[in-house]
Amino acid sequence: MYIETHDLIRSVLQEATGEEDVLITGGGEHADLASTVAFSLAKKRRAPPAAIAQELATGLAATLAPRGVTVEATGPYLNFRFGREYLAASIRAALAPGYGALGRQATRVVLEHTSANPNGPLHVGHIRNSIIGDTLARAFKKSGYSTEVQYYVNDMGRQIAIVVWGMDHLGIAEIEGEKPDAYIARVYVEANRRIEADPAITAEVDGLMQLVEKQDPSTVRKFRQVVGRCLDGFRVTLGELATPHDRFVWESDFLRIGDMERVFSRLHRLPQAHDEGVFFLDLNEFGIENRYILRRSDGTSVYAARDLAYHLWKGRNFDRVIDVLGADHKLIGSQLQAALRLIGERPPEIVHFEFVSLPEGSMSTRAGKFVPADDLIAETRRRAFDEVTIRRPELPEEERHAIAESVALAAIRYDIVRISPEKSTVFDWTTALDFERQSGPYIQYAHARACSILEKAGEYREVFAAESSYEQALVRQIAKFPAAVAQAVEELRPHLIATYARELADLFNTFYHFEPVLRAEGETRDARLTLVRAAQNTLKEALETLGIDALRSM
RNA sequence: GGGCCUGUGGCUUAGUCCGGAUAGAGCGCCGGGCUUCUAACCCGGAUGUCGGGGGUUCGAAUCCCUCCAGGCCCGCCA
Repeated sequence: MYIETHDLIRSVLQEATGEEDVLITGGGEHADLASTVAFSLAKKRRAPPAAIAQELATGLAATLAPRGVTVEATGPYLNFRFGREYLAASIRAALAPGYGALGRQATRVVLEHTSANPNGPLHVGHIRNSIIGDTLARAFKKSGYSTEVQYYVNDMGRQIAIVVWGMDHLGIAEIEGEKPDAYIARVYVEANRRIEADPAITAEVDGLMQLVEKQDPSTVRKFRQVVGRCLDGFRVTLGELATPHDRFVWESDFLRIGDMERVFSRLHRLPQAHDEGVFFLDLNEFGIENRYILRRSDGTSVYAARDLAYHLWKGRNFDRVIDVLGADHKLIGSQLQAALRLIGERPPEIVHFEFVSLPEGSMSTRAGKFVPADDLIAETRRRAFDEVTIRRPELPEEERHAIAESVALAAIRYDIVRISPEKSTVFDWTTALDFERQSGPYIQYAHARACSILEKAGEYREVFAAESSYEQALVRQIAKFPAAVAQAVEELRPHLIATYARELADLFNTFYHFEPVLRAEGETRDARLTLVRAAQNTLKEALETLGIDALRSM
């Protein structure tokens, strides 16, 4: 109801003022929505803003009253307040399964996230990518977009060649029960150490890269095998984080099927192309001074070349191409966009997020300096299990474990998604393991409380009304859920959903504290139960959009 | 050196794109609340030069300029 009412007010204001932008803002404590259009009209009409506001309020009252909206001028501000009809309709809407959905969209979306190099396990920096990307994908799906989520597998880069070299020369054995990606990391770290000690090894690594480029079958097999093993490890981690991919796209495929060569031939025709043994694009006209190198002087292609082919393929099959990339990829991202523009292709929309570092400095797979996501998950689950055991000792162990897994997932995902992507962060065990206010478990808890009430209530008659200020505040927040999802999708900012869900939980908890539901009687009891049901459904939908289990009991 | 991002109470952070009515939370601190629908909760209190300075505007955390501090990038790596 919020979106509809907002649009209604905008259009009547536009009609009444003749202004395109009618300066609608949130009303804060004063109103549900407000407009400061009187200020901008004051200049044009040479009249005091308060008088203009008063005149507009009087004129609009008759139109808005039948829709349950009251309008009032407070000084120069126009305040719109939504009445009983709005509250009732909002409660009713929030009861529907899938509440928050915005209807089918024709646009097909492909969203790439994570795409970490398969040379070691995913760490707490990588999963910021996964969680931002996955939450965005969920928001797109909720908004009605058909959305495919892809992982772009780097299976022929230098890092992989180094791992393959290590496999061939170091004889490092896999430890019993070790995750394959952790094993790969040990090989990678040791191989890098050897290279540092003996630079001659670099030539051997180069040799491997040339063989892959030439599609030498046994070398290709080695690369694929190493990458496949690492990916098996990634799939476990990504599964535990509930950040699934619909498709893993291997970059070497673009070389094998000839797409990359086709890109090269298109690029060669550009005036910005230079082939001086090394092939590169001059992107100065885009404000990029560095040469955008696509082929090395030894004839091997660079990652960027395969990436261009990949994006061309995505552009052919989807209407919107969205990439989630770390801030360290900003330059390469704009180079990619610029190159695609040069050949007349649609560049991807890129969502960048800033770095996650450790208190002792930035993470590095090569140096073996990182907190693996698997460690974070294991430790958070341990802590969650202890919590559950303290609170619900009567539950069977298996059930406590199941709850702990969901709580741990909630804590991790929420802790990461709540921060705006453009903020760099320092990983902190204390806040990651906090299950209280402004956490995922806190929101799950509000949902579980609502479920508990509904379970005990038995049959009741649906009554759509909100009387007290606590009830009304809760309904007003519930009503905004579809707008929150729409805004997150519009601005590609998933943390808006995190903020929304937390505020919803806050308002539900306050309502819960002050307004008895089961002990109320008659119409009041029915109305509160209906409201609890609406809140529960909205919390559930919001949690699921965040990729968090909406537990019925915890 | 150049480019991008960030700077909001002791700590973490929303709000900044799209300027408006006393800057909103959490942690921590102080004080309250469990024979009452799950206390992973709720209520109250203290804590703010919105990095500094200039400017635009009736009005600036928000826009412009400048300076300072931190992060990231500037590879024939990804």
